[in-house]
Amino acid sequence: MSKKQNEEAHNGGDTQNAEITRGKKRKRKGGDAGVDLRKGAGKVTKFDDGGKQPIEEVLSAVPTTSTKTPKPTEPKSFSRVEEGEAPEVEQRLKGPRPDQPRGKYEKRPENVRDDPEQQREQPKKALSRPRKTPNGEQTTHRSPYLIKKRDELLPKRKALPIWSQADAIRQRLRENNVLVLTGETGSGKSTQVPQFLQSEDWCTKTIAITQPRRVAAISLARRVAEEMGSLFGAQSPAAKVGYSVRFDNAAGPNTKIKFLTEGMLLQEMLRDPDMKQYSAVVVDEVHERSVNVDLILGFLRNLVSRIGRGKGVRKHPLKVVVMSATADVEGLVNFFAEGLDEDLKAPETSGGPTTVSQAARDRISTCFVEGRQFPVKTTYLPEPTLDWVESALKIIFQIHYKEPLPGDVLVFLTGQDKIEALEKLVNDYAAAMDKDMPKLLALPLFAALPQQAQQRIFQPTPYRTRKVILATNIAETSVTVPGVRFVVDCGKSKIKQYRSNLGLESLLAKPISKSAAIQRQGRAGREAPGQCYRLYTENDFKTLEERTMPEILRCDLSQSLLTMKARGVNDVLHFPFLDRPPRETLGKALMQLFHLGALNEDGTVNDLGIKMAKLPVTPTLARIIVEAAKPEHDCLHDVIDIISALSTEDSIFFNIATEEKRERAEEARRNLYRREGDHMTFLVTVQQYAEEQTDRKAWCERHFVSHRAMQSVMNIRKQLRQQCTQLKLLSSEAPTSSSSPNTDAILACILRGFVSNTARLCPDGSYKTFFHNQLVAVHPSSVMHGRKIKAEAIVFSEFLFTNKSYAKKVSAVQMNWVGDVMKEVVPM
DNA sequence: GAGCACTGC
Repeated sequence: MSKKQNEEAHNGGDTQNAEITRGKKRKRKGGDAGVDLRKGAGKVTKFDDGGKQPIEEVLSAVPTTSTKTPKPTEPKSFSRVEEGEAPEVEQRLKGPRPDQPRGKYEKRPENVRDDPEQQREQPKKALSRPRKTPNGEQTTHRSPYLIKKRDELLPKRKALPIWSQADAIRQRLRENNVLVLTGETGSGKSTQVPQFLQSEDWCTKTIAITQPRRVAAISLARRVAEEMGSLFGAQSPAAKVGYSVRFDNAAGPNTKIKFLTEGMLLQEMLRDPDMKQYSAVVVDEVHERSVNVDLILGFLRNLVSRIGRGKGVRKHPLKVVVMSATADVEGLVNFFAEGLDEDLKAPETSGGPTTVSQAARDRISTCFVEGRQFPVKTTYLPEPTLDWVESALKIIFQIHYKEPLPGDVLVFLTGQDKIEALEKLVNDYAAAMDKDMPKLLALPLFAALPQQAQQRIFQPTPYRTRKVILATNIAETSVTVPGVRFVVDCGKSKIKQYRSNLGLESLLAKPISKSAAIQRQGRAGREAPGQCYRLYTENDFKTLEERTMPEILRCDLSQSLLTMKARGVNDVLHFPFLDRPPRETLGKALMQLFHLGALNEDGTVNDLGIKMAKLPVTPTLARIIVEAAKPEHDCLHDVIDIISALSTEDSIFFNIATEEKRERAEEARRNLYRREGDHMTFLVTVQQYAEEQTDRKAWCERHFVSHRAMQSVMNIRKQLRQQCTQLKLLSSEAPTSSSSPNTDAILACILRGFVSNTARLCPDGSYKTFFHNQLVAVHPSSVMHGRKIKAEAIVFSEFLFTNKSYAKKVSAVQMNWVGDVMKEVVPM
């Protein structure tokens, strides 16, 4: 079996590529879309549960009667433009109240990931009105506008399911220090719980509330400020509500409620391990189980149990609220109760068999709040399909022909390739539809899509049109698509898996979990009763894993372990993990940190490691930064430029679709490319971009460079310069002279971080890694790809497995340099 | 000459 086939078998017969090609051919050959679709329509008819019209009939002769309900659809989006709430808040509340239509803000595309520039602007806009008080005073939360807004919002708050539980929640937190709150979608927990708590006697300081995503943190802060009739952000010292996300800290001295991203709270924990500035920490969206949330929960468990033992320095004990949408209450209660139990045990017995005492369990409060969600009818495929792109296509048209407007369709697919394939098919077949039919508008949605294209899903639907949103996982949690009544779920998603034995990550399409399937299904019932079509059988559903494997079990842990070590958790093997990662993964991460020089012989963290932990990059990149600051290299400014380019998520040199354009791009980029490799190419690109003072956007267009990526690079560069100055690695934030870069020094530093990512040239022209003797190919996106004269050795900063092992972001190095670094790392 | 889901400091 070839590697490729092996992968496919692994993915559960994922043969879409072949199928798509076939579809394209058919289209070319036949020309008549309707005819083609009928050929393979057998499967879909079985979807019909009530003797409804099979798709082939629908498509071959569309009687106008089959479109019975489509009354001239008033463009629904206009009809709802009256009242409402900020979309991001809706997004958090997960599910509109039946009595409240979605509002005008809903059309604003803010719940798609914003770029940092935009995010900085938003709070200012929100503040501009109250600031303009007649007497021009530096306004306060007493502004009439704010008060009016607050009073307007109060009835809506009272209508939330969680409102009636306010007293119960307060009471339980008076009794105990930990509360596990399960709130279904639409319960209002994220906005209300901090407000319920802020007037409590024990609440003398700030309440922190964490969110997995930046947009959520900012928009929730804005919403809660409105509800409280307060300003928000750092602009006014009077603001009671603030937020803190990367690149944007907007918390003032009087901030009572502070929304922050999980990563930000972890960074704060490094500086203030006892969390002295907080009276309570609310951890929201725990069910998403990000690595960061698992770390936070572990730290908090240690903190509450230590304080429970009476060793805390606080006047009031820290209160912890853990909020989750799904009901793994038992697990969370046991987790915290176990911590209280361990306080009573001798240290050596901790981590032993986990029988949790009832006394400890009684000290953890629980609370359940129902949500608001419309019923969703679920239909399964009667038998499995190998080609769910085609199945999805049929279902889309079946819905379109059978179901009245309004009601958009949301299709969950695995990735960009499938989305684009299906988009084309939908457009092709839609073009062949009867003219009397309402139109279909296919809209792709994935993170790599440019902002503007993403925002199209929020634009009003044109007259007599049904939107079909073709989305990745992004629509499962991060983006709420309005207007959806039908969900089509392919049952798969791409999952990142870390292979600790090889030290590389791979991305494979795998079956989703039951909880993810339910989450997807729920997307159909947010505005009205909906329907969900699963492109797999009911039996398949039963065999799915109960829940998605937490990220901490599938990723490289070196960064997490460094954070733990830097926060004083030395014995990471006995850290209270909600799910304990495999021992090999932990061991591998410890070895890596040791090789990077962040740990002492005995495994304790050293000064270097503490510095590395405070830098917002992976330990490897942090090590390179620290190395570059050494006087013998003295190239930190240049290295920061390169690291900024390496750590931005979207690629600077984007891919170009057409052959002809590609040639022009290569030509335009030629003066940026460096023969030393990709890292020096990044350096030149960043520096030339930074030097461009007049029109950076035009510069990017001229050089076929992504402007969005470069803006992000500049943000990271600025932050790294600041932090390196604070850590005394850098004497001034701006480089003093602009001498030409010292390539050898820079590559030596990169080598120090990426020792294990090195390969030597073999006689047959291939590369094999020094450590594992594994064959790697230079990725075609590298400037080093296809060189006639090959370097004797390479270092690469990405190692990717798809159908073979690829080295991405590659630089040429000399054999003896690698030897020198290896001697330092693994002394013989 | 390949192809990358989604977050976050």
